[in-house]
Amino acid sequence: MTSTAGGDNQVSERAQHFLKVLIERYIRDGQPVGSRTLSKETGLELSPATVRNVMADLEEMGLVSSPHISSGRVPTDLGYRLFIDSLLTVKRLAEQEVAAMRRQLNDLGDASTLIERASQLLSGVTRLAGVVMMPRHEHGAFRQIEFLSLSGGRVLAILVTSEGEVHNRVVNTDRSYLPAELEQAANCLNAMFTGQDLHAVRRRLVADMKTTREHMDRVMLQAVEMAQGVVEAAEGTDDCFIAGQTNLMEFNELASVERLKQLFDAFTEKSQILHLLDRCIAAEGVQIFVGEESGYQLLDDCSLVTAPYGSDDQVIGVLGVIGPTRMNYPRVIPLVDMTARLLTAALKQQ
Amino acid sequence: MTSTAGGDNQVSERAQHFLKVLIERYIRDGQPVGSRTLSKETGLELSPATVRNVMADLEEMGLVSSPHISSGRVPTDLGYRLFIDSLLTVKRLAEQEVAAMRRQLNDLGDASTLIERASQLLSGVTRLAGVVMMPRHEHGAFRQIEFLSLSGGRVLAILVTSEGEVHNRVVNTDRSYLPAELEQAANCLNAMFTGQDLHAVRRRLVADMKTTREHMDRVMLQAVEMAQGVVEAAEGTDDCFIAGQTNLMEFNELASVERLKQLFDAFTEKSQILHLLDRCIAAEGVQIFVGEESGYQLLDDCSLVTAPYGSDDQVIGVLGVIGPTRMNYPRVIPLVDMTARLLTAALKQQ
DNA sequence: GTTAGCACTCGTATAAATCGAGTGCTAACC
DNA sequence: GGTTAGCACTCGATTTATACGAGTGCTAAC
Repeated sequence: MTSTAGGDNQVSERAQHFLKVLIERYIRDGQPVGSRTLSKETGLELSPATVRNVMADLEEMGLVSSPHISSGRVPTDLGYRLFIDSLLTVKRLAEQEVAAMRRQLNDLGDASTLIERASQLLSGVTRLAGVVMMPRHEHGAFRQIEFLSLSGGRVLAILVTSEGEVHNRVVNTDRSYLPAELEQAANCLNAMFTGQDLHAVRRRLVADMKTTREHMDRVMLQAVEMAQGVVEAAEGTDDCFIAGQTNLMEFNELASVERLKQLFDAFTEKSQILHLLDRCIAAEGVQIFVGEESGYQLLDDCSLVTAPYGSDDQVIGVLGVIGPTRMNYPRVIPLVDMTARLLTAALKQQ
Repeated sequence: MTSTAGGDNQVSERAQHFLKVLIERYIRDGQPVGSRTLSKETGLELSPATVRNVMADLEEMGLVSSPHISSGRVPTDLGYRLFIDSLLTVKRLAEQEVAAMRRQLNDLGDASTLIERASQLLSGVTRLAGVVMMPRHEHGAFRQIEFLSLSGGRVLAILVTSEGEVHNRVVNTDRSYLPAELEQAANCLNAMFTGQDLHAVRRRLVADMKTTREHMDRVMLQAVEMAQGVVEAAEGTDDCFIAGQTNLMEFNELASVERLKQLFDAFTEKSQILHLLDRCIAAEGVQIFVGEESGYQLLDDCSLVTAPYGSDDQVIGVLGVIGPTRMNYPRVIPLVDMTARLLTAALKQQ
């Protein structure tokens, strides 16, 4: 397992060190790194010519490439991958930095504002685009439902979950109902469902609709229908907050207007981003997609660094940042990780 | 009032016609318009040389300018202003077009989704950025308030307005309250305020806090405080929806990345946009700011076309589009106008 | 294994030349 | 008087030529 230089498929210790220095340098100033520069930077006393030999090896293995034949080397996706998996030394965050971050997530009662703030926090500290997925499923349990009749036979259904989230939906009904009728229906539903998981509630509601249709009275039937609507709304909040999109405009590797338009369109559309985040929900800790690894052409020259967050030992969502492949991983990774921890803590103390 | 050519300060009929044709042409293809082109376009049988004379007059009056000494003419802000005020012929919208628009605003119970859709509609039909201000003040009247105790002494306050809007806020309290206490307090507040204007309610709450502090029991005091919180939240929803921002990336007059960043930052910040919209709320119908007229440096090369919308004869908000000064006014103006009418109608039938 | 030397590549920067759309002006025309 | 043809001129955009330099690969010597 030790190594002299020139192993065929194995990357020698020295070559790895060179790759590390190269990437760190490239991350710093975005220019292709030449042999002269690198020979000064490694610490080892080696001439540019030697460095060139090593670089040629690295290139052969697909870890670096040169934009043109006579230009320095640039890391490839694969190079970044090796760097991230085994070369990179994450810097611990300064105590006061963590404190500053914690302060930004403090005292924000509502879960959804908390999540919004988290995405702003992410984009602020990393200078990239921050994204936080809304808690997936598990919106907690049914707590209370209420109906208020509006004009024109429409009814406002309000659902409160055990997490303190409030969902509402306006439902068109075929006739208008008396407040007393609605109140009674609500009481009935509350008695049946309070404390139960939203998922279960929805299943039950759907089942009720089918099986006991003929036994229910008009009002109750309508009530079940309305409840179904608002529960679906509560569960289906498949959404995410994205902040700091404009940070991406600062990077000249993304500076073409067409490129930016693609990205921004994806940000407003959100569904692709959500899919991608969804794939990270199972990961243990920080997960990284470099460049084309994501499989989305859209993010070809971007990387995604994510971490799951939860509330009680249970993962309920994913957050992360999107930026150019050339991002400061050693700094971004602990920042994303810490944000996930802080958000988890903040949600727990609710 | 009739005119031969060359009036000193007065713009001759013919010059106005030329200006009109020039602007229409410029709007179409974005290139400075030369004398040769224009002489073919006017319909009149005039040589380029004659056209040049007229152009010189227009330039003297500040209605057009040439980017370089040997390039065609481009309208100035002032030129656009004259065009808009007295030259432009708005095209009536096709019946089916209106129908298609109406369809997009149909059947969307909730007021705030309706408004979101309106901004999407605007951006879709104009291919510019659409913006709709949330209804200003006048969120309707107090309808019902409710308190639910959460863990850790926090209370969830829910307010429903007569418009069917639901606002909620989590409030930290000093001790935990029994459901019965909270219910009683809510009943009390409901009895006092139901049907009253939110403004009045807030004033009353603030007054109560001050004057009768010592006569109120603990629970009631806390309830008033919480109510105040949620009413403020309801009134203070000073927000707007912006859609189709990425449309602006299509215009090469805005295509520099720095320029776009400024704009997009303003869109996420929103406060400047809101101020600007706010100034249009008093206007009768469609209002237009061309270029620097807005007074916001940010929008120097952009125009803003707005129209107020209302619910019952009463203006409650403003909507509009933002795009480059070179936008298709004859088409955009009726589109904005129509969207305002449709939104007004859709809100009324709620 | 390391290194100096050298020919070679190729993007970038600079300068010169060319092109052409469009101008202003003048003098002739109706 | 307004209108027009003619002409010299301007100036951005495009092309071409040239030079520069950072960096490479390769070879031969250490």
